[in-house]
Amino acid sequence: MLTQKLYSETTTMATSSNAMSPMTPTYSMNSMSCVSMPSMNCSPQAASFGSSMLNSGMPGSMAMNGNGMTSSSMGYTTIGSPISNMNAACMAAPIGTMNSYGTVGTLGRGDLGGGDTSPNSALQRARADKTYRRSYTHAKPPYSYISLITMAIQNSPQKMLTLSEIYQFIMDLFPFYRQNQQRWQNSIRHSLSFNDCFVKVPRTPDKPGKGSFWSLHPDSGNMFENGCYLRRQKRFKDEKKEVMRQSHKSPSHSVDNSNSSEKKTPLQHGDDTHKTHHLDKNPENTLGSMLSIHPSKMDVEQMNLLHPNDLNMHQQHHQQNMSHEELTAMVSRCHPLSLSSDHQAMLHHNSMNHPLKQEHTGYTPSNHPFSITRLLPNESKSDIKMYADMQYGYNTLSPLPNSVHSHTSLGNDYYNSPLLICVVLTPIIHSSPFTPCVHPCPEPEKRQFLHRSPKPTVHYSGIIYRGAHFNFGCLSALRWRLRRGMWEGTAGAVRLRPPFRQYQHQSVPEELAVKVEYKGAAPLPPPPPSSGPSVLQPRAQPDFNF
DNA sequence: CATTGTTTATTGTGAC
DNA sequence: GTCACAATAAACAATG
Repeated sequence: MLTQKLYSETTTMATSSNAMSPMTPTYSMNSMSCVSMPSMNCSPQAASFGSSMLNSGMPGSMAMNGNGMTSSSMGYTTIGSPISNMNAACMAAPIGTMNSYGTVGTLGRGDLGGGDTSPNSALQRARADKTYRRSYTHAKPPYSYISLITMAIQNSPQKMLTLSEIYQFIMDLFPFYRQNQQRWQNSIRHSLSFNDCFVKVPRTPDKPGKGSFWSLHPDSGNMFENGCYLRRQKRFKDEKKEVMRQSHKSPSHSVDNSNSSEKKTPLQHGDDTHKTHHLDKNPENTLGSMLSIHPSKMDVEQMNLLHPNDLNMHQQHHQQNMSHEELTAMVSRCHPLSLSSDHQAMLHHNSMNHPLKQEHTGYTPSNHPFSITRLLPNESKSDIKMYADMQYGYNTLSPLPNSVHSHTSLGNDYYNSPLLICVVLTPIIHSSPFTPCVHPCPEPEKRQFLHRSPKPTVHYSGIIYRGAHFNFGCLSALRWRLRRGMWEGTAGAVRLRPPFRQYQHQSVPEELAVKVEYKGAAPLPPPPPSSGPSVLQPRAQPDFNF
């Protein structure tokens, strides 16, 4: 729900879209902007993501973070990095759209301290500006910080990154995080320290520098159910650390209370979950200490838990300064994405009794719509670009040949393969007399009606898998978009499934989720401009102000 | 001194 | 309502 709200938008067309022909290959979401609806904006970051982005010289400077570190020097893969797409993206983004959003009141809890942030006042200010909208650039990714960190680490060749590299990865992949860095980077640091799933790997003398490497706990590989990185199914807790916490919290208590079923008050919970790093002040808070003991004190079982073949290596690291490469190789082997067969068997065995045991629900870690693997390289490099493209709105889901998109490695398979679009609609009630309708209906009369509706209306927010995020006031808007070549093929390529077909031209009951299936053959590029308006050929876009 | 890392506290949200 | 998870802020220490 939150995600849907954050990614909600309307199809209001920005003025600048007139200058950018919808018929051009770059046309799609860049000419659409989001209306920040009071009931939808849940992110304080999102609200402050306005003009500073455009004014900060982003295209020339964004590839370097505060540490002066470029992604090219980073440990993670930067194939198809969104950075390379940023210039055109920022240029293509409607400036009025982006600037305007910064004037809209913040509704998140983080910024409640100053100003009138009530929805009404935000709406009033926005109306005063006549630019009450936002672009995808402002959208906060649906992933938690833990997910983002996990993405970064898993995407690194050696399955571990420094803090600054994690920062850079996130900023490269998600333009949203190029703003308010102090805020979210603090959260990143907190997440790294707080969550047992992240473990520090100390630097070795041959790799001097500040800060440790951060890796994933070998047993944390199934935190995200079925590969969906939106929310963890269960917090990963290092049992050994948990024991140490318990014993440290209550020295007089028996150590073995890990299965205590006593109820915790919220305060107690807070204590329990936050006073969890007494060990971390020790140098053992490293890869070795993920087992909560010094490696030299590990027993055979614990070491084998790390990796059966790494027992000697791990001891050597601490006793004989094992090389960094050896250590990282060990970490890599421990990592779920690069498990050796024996380790996989071991984890499989562990998973049988592990609290994060994965249940079969039809999704695998690689095919879930919000799977990390859809963002990261290998099978979904194109998705990285697609996400970034859509963040900046200069790409399109239309099945254009690669040549008109980019020189980067967008595979034909992506555009040619059948695409299942799943739209989950959630209602948003608007009491405004001006309905921020998402339906830029070609008929002016109807548009007028929709935008001047004096009655409270129901608005629907939608998420479309494959990374595209839309709102829909009604399904006809969806079809309208499809007819205009925003998505694959033509209107005929979209088929509304029963029983949703009846809602084709009306608002959909809120309890219904709508699935739209595209079964396309080789996609067609949008038709060239021709004389005479047509529903299949977009006309100049109106500028809808609310 | 800037960055990195730890800890505490508060608040919000969703599942149950 | 309770609980777990997450986001955020802030203070502080450690480190290069």
